[in-house]
Amino acid sequence: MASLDKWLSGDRRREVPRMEEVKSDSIKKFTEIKEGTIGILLGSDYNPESRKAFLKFYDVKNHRIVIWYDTTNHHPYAYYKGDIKELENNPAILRKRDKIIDIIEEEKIDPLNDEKIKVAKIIAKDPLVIGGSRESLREYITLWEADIKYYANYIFDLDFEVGGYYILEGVDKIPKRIHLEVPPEVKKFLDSPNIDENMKDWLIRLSEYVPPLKRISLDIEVYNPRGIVPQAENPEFPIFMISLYASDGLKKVLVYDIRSELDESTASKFEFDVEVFNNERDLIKRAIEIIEEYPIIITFNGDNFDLPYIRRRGEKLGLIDLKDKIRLGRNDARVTWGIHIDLYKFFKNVSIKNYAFGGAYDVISLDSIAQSLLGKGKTEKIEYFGEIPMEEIIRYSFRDAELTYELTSFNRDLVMRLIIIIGRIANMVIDDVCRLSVSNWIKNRLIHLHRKKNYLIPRPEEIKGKGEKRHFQPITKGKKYVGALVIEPKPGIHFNVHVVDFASLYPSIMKEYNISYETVNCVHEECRDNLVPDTTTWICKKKRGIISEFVGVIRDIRVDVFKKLSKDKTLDEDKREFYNVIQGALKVFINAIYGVTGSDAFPFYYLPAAEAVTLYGRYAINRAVEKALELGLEVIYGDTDSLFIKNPDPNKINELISGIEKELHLKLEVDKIYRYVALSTRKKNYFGVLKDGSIDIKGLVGKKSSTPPFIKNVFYEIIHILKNVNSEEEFKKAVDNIRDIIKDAEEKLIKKAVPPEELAISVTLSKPVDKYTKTTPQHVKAARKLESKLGIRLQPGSVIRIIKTNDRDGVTPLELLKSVNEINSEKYIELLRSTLEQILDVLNIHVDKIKSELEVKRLDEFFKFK
DNA sequence: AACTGTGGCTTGCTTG
DNA sequence: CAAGCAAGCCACAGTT
Repeated sequence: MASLDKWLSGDRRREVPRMEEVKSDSIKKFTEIKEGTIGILLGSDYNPESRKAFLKFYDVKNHRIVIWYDTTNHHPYAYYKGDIKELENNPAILRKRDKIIDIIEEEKIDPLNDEKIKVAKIIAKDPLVIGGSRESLREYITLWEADIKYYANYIFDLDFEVGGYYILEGVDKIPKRIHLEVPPEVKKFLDSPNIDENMKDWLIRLSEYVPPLKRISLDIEVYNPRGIVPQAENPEFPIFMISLYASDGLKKVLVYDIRSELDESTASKFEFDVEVFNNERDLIKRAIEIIEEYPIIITFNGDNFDLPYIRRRGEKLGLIDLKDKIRLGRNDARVTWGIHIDLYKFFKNVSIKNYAFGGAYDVISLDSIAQSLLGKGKTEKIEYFGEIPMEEIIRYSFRDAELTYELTSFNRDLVMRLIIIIGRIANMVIDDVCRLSVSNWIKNRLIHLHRKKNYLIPRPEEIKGKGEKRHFQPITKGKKYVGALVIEPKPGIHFNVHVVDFASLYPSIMKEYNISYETVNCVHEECRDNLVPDTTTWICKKKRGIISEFVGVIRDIRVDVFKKLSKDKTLDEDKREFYNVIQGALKVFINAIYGVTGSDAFPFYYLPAAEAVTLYGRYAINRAVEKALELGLEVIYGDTDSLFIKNPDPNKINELISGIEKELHLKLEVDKIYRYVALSTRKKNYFGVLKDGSIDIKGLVGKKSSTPPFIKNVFYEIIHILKNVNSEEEFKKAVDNIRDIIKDAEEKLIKKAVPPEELAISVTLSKPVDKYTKTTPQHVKAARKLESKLGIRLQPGSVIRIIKTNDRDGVTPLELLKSVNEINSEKYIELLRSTLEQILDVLNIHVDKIKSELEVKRLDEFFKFK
């Protein structure tokens, strides 16, 4: 009990053996610094024993991590706004007196009131004094900047740049930032007159060469009984295989021959090395020995499985120094000698998935991601190792390590470069870049910007305290403020449609109209007349907003420099690809900044600022419509930042673009031209054929991920037919064709000739099953069936496949469907029809409800504009 | 007591 | 982030 009490009391660090006691050779090895070492800053952490922050540099010559410990006597701290004397007598402070180094007065700028203020700075011996435990000061006193990770703070205060080059001149000298020669194509921009100092800094920082990074991927296999998934929290079953694949050509599978199946000839049978062990301990020991030679460790789900499993099994088997090598956090595993990149976390990141990779993969699994990005997947999935020959498992396991590595190496190390570039933009250590979301990346850079301006970072409630008055009721119930404007579509088929849109509208608004939490409803009287249209919200005229400035500069360097460089044909492909990564990474930030400022979880959230952005957006699109009408252009649709203009005079379009640019300082551009667009009465629902014959489908049910494959296929078949229609003749033929397809599909449904998987509706279970209290949607009904009948408990986020049935629930999970006779064919015919109606309606093709006959009305309408 | 029709509401998915 | 769609749930009212 005593030890438990101690644990609960909060000072958990004391439980950990002193680092000096366990300090292995591996750590000493990395803290020796050869004079003149050139390293890239990749990581940072805090050592509770020496009470120092340290930095991890990637030694570009020797390809290893070099660790440099702080020599500047920097300490953790936080700020207090009240009276310093009062603070000194605060009981919480008195209690921690022996752990507080000093309390000093400092001058900071309060960005909300735009004035200099005096604050008390509490300097502590270790970060836990400030925050992170039940006893920490921030639990008792309202402090400022008390929730920034200490090692991040360290980087900000000493102005270190993650991903930047440094020269290390010994343990007692502060690493010095050095710059590689700026490549001529970037220099050209640096010398151009319309580039300011801020942009120059960013250009230099981002365009610096990213060298090939030495790394190794690792994948373990656990010998578990059939049907039991090994748990890292309770590693009962032995590791019997560890596969490794490295950038220097190492390809190796380490095998603990648990079934005594292998002999001397085994190793020669593979195109990679195989080392056989007769116990698990030696296997693990050898794996650690190998990976310690690599500064960067790549895994797929290593945070929650491979690394904790290795560490705990190893410890069980007496490899006690593992706890000094693999550090387990609540939800991560880090290696002390280097950087651990868990690709599962990285690819799961929604910004990476959707913006960086355009949603190319949907399931977050090694197989699915490798399939989409590398064009190759696993050989085949093995559920149970017990009956599989060892040699086959070796191949399987090796393949995993190979794929994991290749996910970092394809497209000229795209992923490694992307990670480093994001680290540079966010000024965040690589370990965190790979594990945290885009809002954290943005937050991190903004904190650093506050530091540079000597701004005291306001607490969220102070920002909120400026007032949260909104000016319009949001369209959707439960939303906090109004969003975008969608123009009522004119239903029908429209030929020769030009789509003009505002180039990154929201970021441009934030930049041009100086939107930031401190500039919207600022403190100055003289700014009160600078109103957001139709509101009483005003915007600062005197000072540049910190968020506005950030989004502005990264937008400008992306559009003006890196986008151009990525398309510059005079550069070699490797460089173009590199600049493409940079502009892509910048895009991730640009696209996310508006979103996070409108999210109340974001520390710089301010509702009127988010509302100001969308209101300017509505104003801009409305002005564009007005202007278009004045010019005699016909606007048939528009959404947020776009106008669909029918059969326009190109000169008028140019007039519109220049007029808007002049009036609003926002850039309009022609985005695409449709051969024809089919609009219905529904917003966000249309399809169109572009000039090059490619097809755009937006919002239609047939495209949704939940739609059964069978219906999807019919839908795409019909789209495909329509795509190729060019004349009235062809149209008639197409209608016949479509009629047959629908008839055929319906017959198949009635005869129950469609395989059940083809009819499965895939729905995400977004909450735990028992959290659906208001209603019980069909997929939840199915999930409950699955749980009661098969004992399978679905996790939130998992996708369940359901079949519409004739029974009382009307639905059953695919797994529980016993016979095709249970399938509710009528429902599927209904679903098929409603799906197809969305396209056929606008074409004036109507499906006869009973006979599945098609009828075409007003054919002439269709070809009116040809 | 069992059915039908309606509208408000929840849920999931997509668009920008 | 909000707007907007489809589908289904569910309470309620009004039949049958």
